[in-house]
Amino acid sequence: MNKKLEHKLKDNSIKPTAMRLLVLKFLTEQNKAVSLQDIELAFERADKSTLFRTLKTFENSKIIHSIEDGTGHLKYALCLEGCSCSPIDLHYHFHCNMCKETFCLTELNVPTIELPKNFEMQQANMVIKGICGTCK
Amino acid sequence: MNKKLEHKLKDNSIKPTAMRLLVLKFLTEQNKAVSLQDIELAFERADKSTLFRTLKTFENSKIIHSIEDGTGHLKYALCLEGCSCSPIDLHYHFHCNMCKETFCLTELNVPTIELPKNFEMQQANMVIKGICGTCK
DNA sequence: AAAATGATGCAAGTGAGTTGCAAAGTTTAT
DNA sequence: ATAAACTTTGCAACTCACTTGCATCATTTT
Ligand SMILES: [Mn+2]
Ligand SMILES: [Mn+2]
Ligand SMILES: [Zn+2]
Ligand SMILES: [Zn+2]
Repeated sequence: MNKKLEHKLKDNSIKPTAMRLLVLKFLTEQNKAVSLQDIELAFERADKSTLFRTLKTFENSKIIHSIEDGTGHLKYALCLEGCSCSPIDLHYHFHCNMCKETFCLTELNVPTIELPKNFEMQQANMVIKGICGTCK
Repeated sequence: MNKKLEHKLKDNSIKPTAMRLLVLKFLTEQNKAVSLQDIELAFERADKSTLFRTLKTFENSKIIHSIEDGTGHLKYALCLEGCSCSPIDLHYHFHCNMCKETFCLTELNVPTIELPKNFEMQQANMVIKGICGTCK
């Protein structure tokens, strides 16, 4: 189990320190996107900046991606296996106005959007807001 | 000309003060979304908090809408005539990684997206990032 | 003319995110 | 094995966009 997480890091040339393994494990256990604060609360002994840098490291290696959901707290979620965070991998996100949680809607990829002439899409931040199934 | 702007405010029960008219005029002159800072620079004599509150007032009345483009500076742009900022009025936004500007892509409305069962969409913040036509 | 209401300007606060730097830990070279 | 080089971590301080409290000024109502 931990071996798998360890390999995930090694495969991305990230040294599997104790802290990083814990954070990665925590991320895999979530079914929603989490903020730096959420992680701080989960690991009270750990320092904010260490966690921050851990997330940036993971994000740079495309192990996780970040979502601006409009709450002012950047959210992070695991990428799917083999994700390169390119347009083809993009999915929508849903932010519930009631429970304030943010989810990846990985079932559905973002379709090709007709951009004006000569515009080139590289990334996207797609956030749908409303009421989630649990709160409805 | 100014009469038209004045009416736009009055129609929304906003008192057309000098400051508000100037800000509204400025917004109508843009072909891109602007930040609070952009407006501060355009009106150096005006106070930031007044401008801030002006924008919030406009936004509440759906004269303008805001866009989180991931730059950390919330952007504002005029709504189209008759916009109610409901799902049916939604459009994509484009943020250029090169010139760092953000545009409303009002030509194209956001299509209905297949949400999971019982999810209800109320608003959205859709930002596509890449290279704009001018920078390409 | 006085009172009530609303807008504005100034200054200070909030808070997520970020950075510098020294200490601790790990890896590599001698 | 030991020293040097490199990496990660923890702490504290900083940045910066945004937000708020409050006194003053302007406008509207009584
Ligand atoms: Mn996602
Ligand atoms: Mn727009
Ligand atoms: Zn919910
Ligand atoms: Zn551009």
